[in-house]
Amino acid sequence: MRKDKKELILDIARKHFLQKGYSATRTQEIADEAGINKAMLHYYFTSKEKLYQEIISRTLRNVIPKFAGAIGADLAFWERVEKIVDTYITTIIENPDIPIFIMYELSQKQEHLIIELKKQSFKFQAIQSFIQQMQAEMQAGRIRQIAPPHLVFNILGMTVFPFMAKPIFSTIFGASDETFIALMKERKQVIMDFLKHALQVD
Amino acid sequence: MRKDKKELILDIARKHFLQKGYSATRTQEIADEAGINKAMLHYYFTSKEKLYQEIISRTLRNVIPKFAGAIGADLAFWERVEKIVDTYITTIIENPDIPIFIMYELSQKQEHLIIELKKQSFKFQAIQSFIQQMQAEMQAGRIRQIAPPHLVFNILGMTVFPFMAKPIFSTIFGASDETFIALMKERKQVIMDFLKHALQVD
DNA sequence: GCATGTATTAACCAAATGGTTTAACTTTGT
DNA sequence: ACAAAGTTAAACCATTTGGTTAATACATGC
Repeated sequence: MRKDKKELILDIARKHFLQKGYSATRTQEIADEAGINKAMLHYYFTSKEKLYQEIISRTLRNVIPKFAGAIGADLAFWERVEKIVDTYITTIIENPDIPIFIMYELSQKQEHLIIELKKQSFKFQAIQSFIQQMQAEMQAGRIRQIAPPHLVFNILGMTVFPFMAKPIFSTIFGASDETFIALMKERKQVIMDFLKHALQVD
Repeated sequence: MRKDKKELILDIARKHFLQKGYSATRTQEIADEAGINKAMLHYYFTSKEKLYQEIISRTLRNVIPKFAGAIGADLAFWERVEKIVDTYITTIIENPDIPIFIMYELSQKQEHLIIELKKQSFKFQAIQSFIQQMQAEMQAGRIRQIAPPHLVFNILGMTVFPFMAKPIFSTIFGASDETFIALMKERKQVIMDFLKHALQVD
């Protein structure tokens, strides 16, 4: 029972914090939706700040390994790229609020990310090895020359950006959620095609 | 004198609202930085909400015409793409907070965006005509086939995303602001090359 | 120099918000 | 059945925060 309730609160809190950020989130609303009062919130989590930290910690613990795992995957170059694109799109479809939340909150307080990266003894190695593989592919003449950071930005930009732009996209085109998700699923293939042509050696 | 003071307040308010969002912004802080007290804020702008609306309105009036102008520019295809990429990068370098602000804050209350789009009798036309030009290019066999929304996402994703990812990028790579801006300036060319190869007909 | 509109401050206020205490109620192990 | 531990609610509190008022200073045109 206790665990259920705690998890329920955390779920609701996550929704609020990710969608609205720390300041716009009201503990009272979280309590209401969880069917409890603020005293219970205090009982379980002591303070809004602590609750928030728990949410950040869990969110990053959930998401960083997936992303880092894909980037560091021990695969041939194109399989690896495909895994990255696929992992990002799949993960973000499940938690659409994550990219903006991470980038927004982290544009203000980076400590959270830094702490969590350290906790997980984060592998730069993942990115490093991906960059090395890119360079090896270029050296071998199997893909065109391009500075690695730029290629990383290109891949992630095409993959992640549409999710962040969704509100604007939907507002301007009046597209439904289903339309949007369908489009995002198409993108896996579209992006791979695009990348392969872009990196093709003439 | 009056105008100067008002403009000063607006400048400071913009900084706060764009960086921290509505809820995390304190009117007291704005007042302090402007060297006035809250009564003056009330005197000039009546309320936080009104001040916020003024900031949104000005920000969008500044930025939407630039973006829409580039997208709707009456140019040959590749010149147009180059203008888009260039305009976005230049504009965002000047106001780095804009992308996240628009996508985060405005994703919650879209009314602001919608109202401003209407005020400016926003030209879907711009995007429509760009899409038509893309289709014409494909028809003529001058660029590869790709669904227009995907190409738009690809262009804007590569262009805009890196700015939003800057905090993460800097945290992970420990890059300085200058390094980052230099990288972004390089990107104009990199993105154009990338696009040209990606859309090249075999 | 004075009347009139403008600018500014100090003090104050009400609502919102996060947090806490106390006492009662429920569950659980023995 | 009962003590101990865990859970819950009602009432309460302190602080923060946006907003307001009323009196005063300042500038400006006549």
